[in-house]
Parts: sequence; C-alpha cells; structure tokens
Amino acid sequence: MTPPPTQPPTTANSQSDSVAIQDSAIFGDISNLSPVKPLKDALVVSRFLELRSPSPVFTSPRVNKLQGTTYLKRPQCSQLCSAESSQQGFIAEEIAVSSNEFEKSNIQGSSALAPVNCIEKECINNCSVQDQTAYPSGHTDEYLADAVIDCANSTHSASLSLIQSDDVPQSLTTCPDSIEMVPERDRKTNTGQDEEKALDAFPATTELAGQDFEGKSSFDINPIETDTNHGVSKMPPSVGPKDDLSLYHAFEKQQCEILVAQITKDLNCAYQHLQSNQGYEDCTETTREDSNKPIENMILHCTKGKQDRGHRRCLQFEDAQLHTMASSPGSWSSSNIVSNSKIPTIPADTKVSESFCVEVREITTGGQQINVNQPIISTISPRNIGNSRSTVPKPSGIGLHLNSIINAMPNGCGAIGSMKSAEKGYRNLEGRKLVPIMGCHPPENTKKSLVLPSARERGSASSEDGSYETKSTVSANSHASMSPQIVEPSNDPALLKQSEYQTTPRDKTKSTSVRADAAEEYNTSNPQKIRKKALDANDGDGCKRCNCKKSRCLKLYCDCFAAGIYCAESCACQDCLNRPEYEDTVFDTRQQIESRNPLAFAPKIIQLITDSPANSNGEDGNNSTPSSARHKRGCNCKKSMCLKKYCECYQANVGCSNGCRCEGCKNVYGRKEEYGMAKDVLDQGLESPFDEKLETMANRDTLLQTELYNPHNLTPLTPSFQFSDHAKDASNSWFFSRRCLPSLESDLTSLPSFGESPGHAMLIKARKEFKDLVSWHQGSDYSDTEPVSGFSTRYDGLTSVCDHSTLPDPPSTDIGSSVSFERSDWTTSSRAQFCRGSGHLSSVSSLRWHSTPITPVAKFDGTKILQAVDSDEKVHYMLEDDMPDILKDKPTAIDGVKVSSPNKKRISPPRCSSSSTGLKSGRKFILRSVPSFPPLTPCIDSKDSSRNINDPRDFSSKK
DNA sequence: GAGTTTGAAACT
DNA sequence: CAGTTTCAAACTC
Repeated sequence: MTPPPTQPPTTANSQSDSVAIQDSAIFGDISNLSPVKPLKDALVVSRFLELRSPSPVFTSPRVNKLQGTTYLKRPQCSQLCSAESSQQGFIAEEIAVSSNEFEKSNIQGSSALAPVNCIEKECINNCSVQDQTAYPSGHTDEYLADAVIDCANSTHSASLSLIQSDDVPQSLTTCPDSIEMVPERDRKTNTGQDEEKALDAFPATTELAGQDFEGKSSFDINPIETDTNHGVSKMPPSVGPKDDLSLYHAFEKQQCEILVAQITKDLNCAYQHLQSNQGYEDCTETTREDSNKPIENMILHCTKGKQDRGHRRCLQFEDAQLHTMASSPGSWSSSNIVSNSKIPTIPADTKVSESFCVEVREITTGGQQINVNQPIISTISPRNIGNSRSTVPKPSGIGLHLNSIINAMPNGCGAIGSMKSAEKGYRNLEGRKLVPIMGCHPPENTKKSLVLPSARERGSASSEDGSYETKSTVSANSHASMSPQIVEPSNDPALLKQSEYQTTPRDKTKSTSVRADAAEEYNTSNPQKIRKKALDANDGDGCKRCNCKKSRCLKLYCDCFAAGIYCAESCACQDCLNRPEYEDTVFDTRQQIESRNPLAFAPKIIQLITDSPANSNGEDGNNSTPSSARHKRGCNCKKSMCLKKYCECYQANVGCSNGCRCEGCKNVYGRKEEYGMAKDVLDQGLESPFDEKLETMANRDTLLQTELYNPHNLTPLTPSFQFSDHAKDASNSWFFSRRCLPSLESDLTSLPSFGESPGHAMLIKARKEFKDLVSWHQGSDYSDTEPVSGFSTRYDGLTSVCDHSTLPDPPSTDIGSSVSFERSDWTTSSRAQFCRGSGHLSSVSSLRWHSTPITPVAKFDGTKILQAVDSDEKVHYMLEDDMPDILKDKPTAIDGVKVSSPNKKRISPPRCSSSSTGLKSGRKFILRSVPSFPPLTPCIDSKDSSRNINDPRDFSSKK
C-alpha cells in the first residue's frame, strides 16, 4: 500500500486525479508523438476521451493502485504478469524519468508527462511489454499510419479501443458495445481471474511483444525483451505475491538496470520515451485493475497479436478522434461532452458513436473529468478537427458544440441564433427549436438558416447530418440542463424539415438558383399548412413566425426581419427573401431601412426599475404602478385602449409612457398618465439629497435610451464603442452591457478604473455617440431631462467593464460563454444580415463579465426588458432589447428569470453579437467553460466578438 | 379557415 | 411633419 519510493513528485499530482492519470497514461504517449505528427494529436485526444470516461469508475481504485506501489499489487496480480510487469515497469519508470525532460521539451509536455509519470509509478505489471507490442512505438510513423487506416474502420476500432484501452474495464462497464467487440476470450479472462489463463496469455504477450519490437523497431530491444521474458518466466514463481518485497524489488532493479542500459544504448531517447509511456499506460491500467483486468488486457493483446496492435492503434486513433473532437477547435469536446451527455438520440449508426456517447456521459457526470478535459484541451491542437469524418460523426464536431452552445445560449429561445460563419457570414446556427420561455421569434429564425460553421469547417458532409442532429439534441439538452424552461421539440417535424433545408442551403457554394428554388419551394409549398403550423407553433412555443405575403419579409412588418433574423421554415411567409440565400438582399434592405431610420432595428423597450422589481416589471401583470419599462417610441393606439396586443406597449408588457400618443389608455401595465407621475417621483428622488445614485439612475435612463438604440447589435445605430479590448465583438460587449447594466454601485466602483481602462478613449467616443443618440430620440420621455452626466456614470460602469475586458480570459466563464454564445447565434443570423457590429459598448465584453456580478438580475425575457439591478436593489434600470429573445442571451444563469413575453412578437432587433471570428475564440471558451460548468458551457462561442467592431455601418447608419 | 380590426410601417 | 397607404398581426366569428 505504500507508494513506491521511486515516484517522482510530478506523478503525485497526476495521481491525485485519477482521471488525469488515466488520460495521461495514454495521452502522454500520444501527446509526445503529436508534436511530431498531427495525427498523433488526434490520437491523443481520442484516447484521452476514452480514458476519461472510465476514470470516474476507477478513480478510487486507481488511485489506490497508483499510490500503492507495485508491490502491493503484484501479489494481487497474477504472478507472472506482476513479476514481469514490475520489472519492465520499473525499467520503464527509469527510462521515463530520464526521458521526462525530453518529453517536457515536447509541446504537450507536461500533460503528457504527468500521466506518464503516474503510470510509471503504478506500472509494475508486464503490461508495458504488451503496450509496446501494441504500439510499435518505435515507429511513430507506422503508428500514425495505422491509426489513420484504422480510422476508416472507425467503428470497429473504436469499439476495440474502448475495450482495450487501459481503462478497459471501465470502458467495458460503460460501453456495452465495446464489450461486444471484445473477443470472448477476453471476456473470459475478464470474468475469470484464473491465474492459469493469465499465465497462458502472458507468455504469448511477451512473445508478441518481442516480435513487435523485432519486427517494427530497428532498435535492439530484443535483448531486453528476452531478458524480460526470461525474467518473467523466472519471476513468476519467485515473485509471488508472498515474496519478500525487498528481494523482489532488488531483482527488479537489477533487471531494470540491465534493460535500461541496453535500451538506452540502442534506443533513441524519443523512441524510448514513447515506448515507455505507452507501456506504462497499459501497465498502469492493468496494474490498477485487479489482477484480472490487467490480465485481460494482456490477453487481448497477446491473443490478437499484431492484429491487436492494429486494433489498439485503431482504438487509440478513435480515442484520438474523440479527443480530437474535444480538442478540436471546438475544443468543443468539452462542450460536446456536456451536450452529449444529455443527448437523447445519437444519430450515429455506428456503435462507436454510441459507445462514445456513453463514455462522454460518464465523463460529464464525473466531476473530475471535467478537469481532465482542460488539460487535454490545452495539449490538443485544434487542427485535429480535420481529421476524419469518422471522428467527426458522433461526437461532434465543432459544429455540434457550437450548435449546442448556441442553442443553449438562447435559453429562452431555444432557437437558433444565426451565426455568422467565420468566413462569411452568416449562417444561422441551428438550434434546435427550443421553445423559448418567452416569445421568441428568434427560435424560429434560427431554424432556418442554421449552418454550422463548424460543419463547414469540418468539411465532412457525411457527418453533417449526424452532427446536425446531434447538435440539436445537444443544444436542447444543454438548454434543458440550463434552463428547465426550454423545451425541446426534438420530434418537431419542422425541425426535421429544417435540418433538411439547412443542410442543403448551408453551403453557399451551392448554386444560388438551387437555393432559391429550394427556398421558394419551401416558401410556396403549402403556405397554409405552414402558416397554420406557424400559428400553432406560436401558441405552443410562444415563438413567433412571420406570415408575410407581400413584403417578402424584407420590411419591418416582418417580425423576423425586424428582429434581424432569417425567416425559419416554420414561417408561413411567401416569397420570402429573408433567407440566408438572399443574404445580400436582406442586408441591403436593412441598410435602406436604417438609412431612413437608424433606430428602426433598435430595441423598443427600455425599463427603469424601482425598488420593487416586481412592480417594475411589466411582466408583473399587474401593474397598478407604472412600471419603469417603457416603449421607446410609445404606442399610438386609438381604439384598443392599449389593452390588446395591437398595442406594442401592451404587447411588451410595459406600461405606456408620455411618449405614447394613445387615446384612452388603459394599459394594465401602466397608463400613460401614471407613468408621468412615476417619473415625477423619480425626479423628486433625484432632487432629494438622498442619493446621487438616484440621479445617476435617472441619468441612466438616458443612457438606457441610448442603449436602446444601440441594442441591436445589428443596428449600427447604437453608438458603438468599439472596444478593441477584446477580440470579442462589440456586440457581445454591448449585449452584456445592455443586459447587465452596471449598478450604480458598480458604476461608482468602476469609476476609478475608468481612466485606466484601455477602452477609455472608446468610452469617450461612445459617450459622444450616446449623446447624439439621445438627442435623436428626444421624442422619448427619457431623453429629455436626463443630463449628459448620466452618460458618464454609465460609462463609468462601462469603463469598469472595459477594464475587465482586458482580462486575459474573459470568456471562460460559463455565463460568459453562454452569453457569447447567444450572441453568436444572433450574430450568425443577424450579423450578416443585420448586425453591424456595433461594438457599442466596447465594454460589453467586459460587462458581461462584470456585469453578471454587478447586476444581480437581468431579465432577458422575451419581454425584451432588461433590468439592471443595483446591488442596493433600490433602483434598477433596464434596457430593453428589442432584440429577439433568441438574440438576447439569456444567460442560463439568468434563466431563472422569467422570460416570457406575452407577445411573442418580435421583441427586439437582433444584436449582432457574434462574429465569425469569434468562432475560434468561442471554441476556446467552450473548452474552458465546459470544465467549469458543463451545462453552461455550450455557450461558447465568442465568435461574434469581432464582427461588430468591424462593421462600419454602426456609425454610418446612425447618422 | 375566412374575414375583420388594428396599428405599425412605408410611402407621399 | 402630417396624411395616406400598405402590411401583417391580432382578433372575431
């Protein structure tokens, strides 16, 4: 039970984390290789995944094993195996130790090494030999090649890999499929722990190992092996579990030394290192396992002989694939994992996929596993993605992750945000149609043009379908996890349709004519049915779908267009041009509209919240007291008395304001007159010495308005602060800022930082722009009185945000990811279309980080009203987003907040958040985020981040 | 499902 | 800016 004396300090760490150990074992080897060749990376990744999944199961045992010296185990293990393994393991250890530095030099270095070390410690068993055999370590090239080949057989290899993996036992437990793949013999060995069997197998393995070395490695390993074999043969009897440890140890040492000497001579350091690592890995695994399991592993290798190698390689490869997925730009792996865990259905035909999924689930479940991911991610290079379709399929591709994330992001909307592909544009990510809590048309929109950026990147068409579904499911799952509210209509035929539709249209490469036809078909086919469907959907989901007949969905009449999103399949519109295929048209039209009215796509509702948030919310329903939320422009109702949805104020669940020109207003959420009174109250409050805060709040109103204008990412209107700070696009930042307006306190606190913030200049600029905006909106109630100073306060907050933005890794947080993700959705869709990236609040990105903490509550309901809650809770200002719910991020965290907008009608114009560029970064986010919060992770992507900034329109359109 | 009502958007 | 027309959602039957 005592830990082996030889254990290096480094190993200790790895050991602590059982998962890490496992991963490391395999991973380490691969990682080492990876630097040399890309394939390796993939391998490493995949392997890593496999290991992880099992890790949770074995955690305790492994740890024990690891900690426990080989000695302890030996007794347990079958004699032969233990003896030999111990020897080789020992040797391996030394080699590994010597090679450690060498490994460090490698890119992957530490991660790989750590595992290796751990393994070394653990490894006492002969497994090392087998491993070596399994991995013709000597020839990385071969190995890689094999791996590649195996990829073709992905399914098979995968299953095998799972089984054979070091963690095999775990994998077996987890993955039935994999178990099936395992030969009966293996099973027998597994079930039966008979020493005899083990012994029989063992010799075979040793021989095989020897052959392997001879055959594949030019190195003189033979002598060593011979020795080992010899030793092994001898050892078993001598080394029995009962043997004196000291003697045994000494014996090992001798042999080890001999072996080491020979090996060192012949082997290249790198080569040695690799072998040792693999060997260790296997050994560790076997050693960890009860004698039975190790034996199994050995048997597998032995029985299969070289073929096993292939399998193993394949296995590794698959593992690698899995890992790859994880590592893939998406790094998604993490996200995928999360999503997958919940994914109900896996498209995959292949068993492998299933098994993979299973493992993934486990992984997700395991708390530690997450941690493991991170390291992996770091080690893995994104490029892996490209690997093969085989890899892509199931788990995922980036696309999946993205989707999932995206979907997740919109919590409310579930739908997809449209994402702008990194390259061009904008594609909608498909999200699954989650039913948004609030009314979100966005979801609908999202459907339409969902294109997985990743999918493209991946380039594997085959995978698309599967990936697509997976995505959707994942996203849905993620959503579910995140917010119960979201419902996934996985069965929804519309979705299916979408998928089909999307698949084709996704590629812009397609001839436009084809797209157009498809679109037309789509549009024209059974418009009634569609319409009805849409209507139904609205009822059920609360999501809106347009039904435009004459406007071609290129006017503000169209809710989708107004929201800055593409029409979805579910829409019943006719001759719709608001589709990705007509991106240019949409964009142009949008520009025209903005040219006429820069605020056309700006959010319409702003909210000022007072102490009682409940009241303030338009949602309250009641609203005897005029809620702070108000329609930007106000309604013009004459007959409906603001008691029907004809009234935009009512629709948005906000009270009417002075800006309204309604007649006979009876708005339940607040009458026009009442609003005036309320406003007066506020003013009084301001006057009272009571607080500057109140004043600032008032000012905020102004700010809010300004923001309103900004709100859309899409719209250029909003004064964008382009914060270069972050790569993140302004939209994101904007979004955050909007949603989470910094509380007064926050603002105050932030003030100091203001000057220093990198975006300071930007802020100033922004202020200026805000001013302009305000003036622009004079009509609105808010604008009039508010002194400019308001801006300053707000900006201060922003500033602070900016400072935050500077933070090295903003997106890592779940929230952030989620937010970003939503944005991305939006972005995709809108960006191309609508989003202009405004970086409005450069701070945005930073805001998002800070904002969360700062603003306790953000309501992103469909209502479109944004609340900013001060820590004090005294006053809250909310910005309303006109942005579609989807667009609005509902950070999962926020989900708690009720989102529904009764109207379901277009709430706000989409914000452009994500930019294609963000994808990469977003992926990063995902990876990071995943570990911390699996559910949230999906969000990911910050892809949006950059796009707004670049968008010139923002400013131009404003004026 | 068809028709009406309503008010925003678009146009002049 | 005001008035008119167009449009699509909301609503009614």
